[in-house]
Amino acid sequence: MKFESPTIKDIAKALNFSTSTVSRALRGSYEISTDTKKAVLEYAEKINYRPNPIALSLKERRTRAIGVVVSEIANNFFSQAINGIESIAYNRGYHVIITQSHESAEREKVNVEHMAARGVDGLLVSISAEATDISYLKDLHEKGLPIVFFDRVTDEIDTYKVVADNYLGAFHATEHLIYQDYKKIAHITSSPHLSITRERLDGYKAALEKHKIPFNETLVKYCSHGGMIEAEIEDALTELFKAKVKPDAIFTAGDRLTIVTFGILKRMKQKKEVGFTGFTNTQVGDLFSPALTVVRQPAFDIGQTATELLVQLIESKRPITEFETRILKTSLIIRESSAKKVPL
Amino acid sequence: MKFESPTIKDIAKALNFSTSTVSRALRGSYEISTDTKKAVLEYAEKINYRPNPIALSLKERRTRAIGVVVSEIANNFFSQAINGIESIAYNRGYHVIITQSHESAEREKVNVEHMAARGVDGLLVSISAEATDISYLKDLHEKGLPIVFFDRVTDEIDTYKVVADNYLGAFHATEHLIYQDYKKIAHITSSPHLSITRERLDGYKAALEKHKIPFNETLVKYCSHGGMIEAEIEDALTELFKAKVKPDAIFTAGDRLTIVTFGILKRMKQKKEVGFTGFTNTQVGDLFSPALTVVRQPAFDIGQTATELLVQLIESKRPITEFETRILKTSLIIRESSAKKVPL
DNA sequence: CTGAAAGCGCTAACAA
DNA sequence: TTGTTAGCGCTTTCAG
Repeated sequence: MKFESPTIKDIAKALNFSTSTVSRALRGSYEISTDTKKAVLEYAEKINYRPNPIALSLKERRTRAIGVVVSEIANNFFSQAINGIESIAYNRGYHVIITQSHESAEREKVNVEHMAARGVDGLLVSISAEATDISYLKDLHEKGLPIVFFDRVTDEIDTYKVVADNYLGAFHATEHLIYQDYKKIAHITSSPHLSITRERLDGYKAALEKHKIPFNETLVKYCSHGGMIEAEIEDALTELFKAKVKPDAIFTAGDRLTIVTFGILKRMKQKKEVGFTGFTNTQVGDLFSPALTVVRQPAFDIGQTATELLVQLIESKRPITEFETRILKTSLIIRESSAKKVPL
Repeated sequence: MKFESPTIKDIAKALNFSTSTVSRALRGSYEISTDTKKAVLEYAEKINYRPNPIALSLKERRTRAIGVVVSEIANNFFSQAINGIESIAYNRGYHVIITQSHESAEREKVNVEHMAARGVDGLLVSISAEATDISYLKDLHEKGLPIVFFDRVTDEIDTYKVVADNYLGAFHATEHLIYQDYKKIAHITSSPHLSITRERLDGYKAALEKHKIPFNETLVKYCSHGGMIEAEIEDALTELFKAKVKPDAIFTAGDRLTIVTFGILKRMKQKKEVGFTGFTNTQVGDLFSPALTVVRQPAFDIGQTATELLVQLIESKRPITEFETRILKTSLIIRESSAKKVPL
């Protein structure tokens, strides 16, 4: 089944002009007579002519498309970030191609390379939990493909980055738990490769230190699949509660991680006893039981900012060499799940 | 900033062949000598040659891309459906372009036409709540663009459709509420234009009828923006509870609708008194308070099935004229929110 | 077995 | 003001 659209040629033939005249008329070139323009425009309208963007891309070496790689869209943070991305891209005349890595390094690579080959003008990337080797990204970047990282960033590539203030977000969340009289705060986090993991861990440690609580390595659990594998989290929790130093509170470091951990805790009937807070952008934290204390990232803003920077990169005439990392504030929304510890 | 990839020409020049020889060698044509092939392949590998898909599309009039239009990805049903779509598309060699209408008819049209112009090989569409005029879709379809509808379908276009069994899903949910001794069951639903709205309403009515409960028009509230505008739902609820016949239970007809309604009810402190169930694919219904009784759609399956049918349509040599509508079963997951009515 | 040339839809330098 | 032509990267007749 083919599906044909009218071309410039059709217009030219019908009106007895050359294709170049039609082309120019269509784009309102000043060197075309008003009559011709009018005739062409009218006829084009009549047959519902649409320029073929593929041909345009081939010619102009640009597609006006930007590619996005996230771990998954069924994640409150990313779906909100994507809305931010779209909102900017849309009125800058770009369209957005979304792909999911599902936290798989291989899938991420395939997606990126597909989009690069397909000729996106630039890439918005949030690195997957399992990715360790990002040399393929580095190659593309060195070849001149504009890339902006958001949320999960890397030091290995020098470009714009947009992140939440993970350090402070984690710091405040942890300190909040401390103020609520929790002392043995476990931290469940994602793959240690990720920037967000390190930053949030650092914030957690800093809060402990400030309040003279010794850091205990066994209270930190890494889930290298970022919560995609529920058993991983279940194991982590089991270990935590089997250890001699049992946690009295839990602080989780990612959207999926938070929701899944919360669910497991509830099933384990541990819910009542432990304080709980975590990074998540869920809209329904207040509907949970107990209502969830959360660290919320400015996902929409992050998406918008990253896109603005990317478009800037794409459209800049001369290579940009000075890059900044934008850090946006998180907010701590305090609800029931982190309520003051009840003395035993 | 441009970002250049090696072309066939580069290979030809380096190896002193014509571009056609290189092209043939690359695709392993039988009429090329083994030596030549080997040389070309090796060199291509060495410089990391990738065929330019844009040029290919221009030539072959196909892109191996399928376009998706949903109202929003931050919706459990759609993000799960998209995962189903991707899973099939991916291993059939298609890539997936996702766009969101945000329930806006205009945005939907822009997206569809952009993708059509951009040359997707086919479209997977779930109609937006605000769409009334879909003649532009009809046009494209008549011109030969393969389209499969899923979830929110239309009678106006004859093609494959994949939906959940909305009628039975609504029927069972309503009947369940009736069995729990609720008698005045309100129905909060989306735009009356949508197929899912009609089907679910019919199921609701049928259950009432079966149990000899008179249908009361004032208990049905239409939110034509499908829950995108919270005030709309808030107004609906206020009206319901101000009326002389107050509902003792509520049945909601869509993912977003369900979550938002539940949240508002909770804020209104009406939660305790009314039975509640609704269509939603949330994964965390059991974490809510009260835990949510839900009608769950086989979103992943719907996505997969729709994609299989679309690929079939795209790849079929001769036009297909016999279309079916696949109807997949929903499941009712019973939890606390619909617990038996406490007698006053 | 290999090359020259045309063409997919469009733009732009060059001619007229 | 308009037409001719070449070319973007690739495939594919048609000729050797």
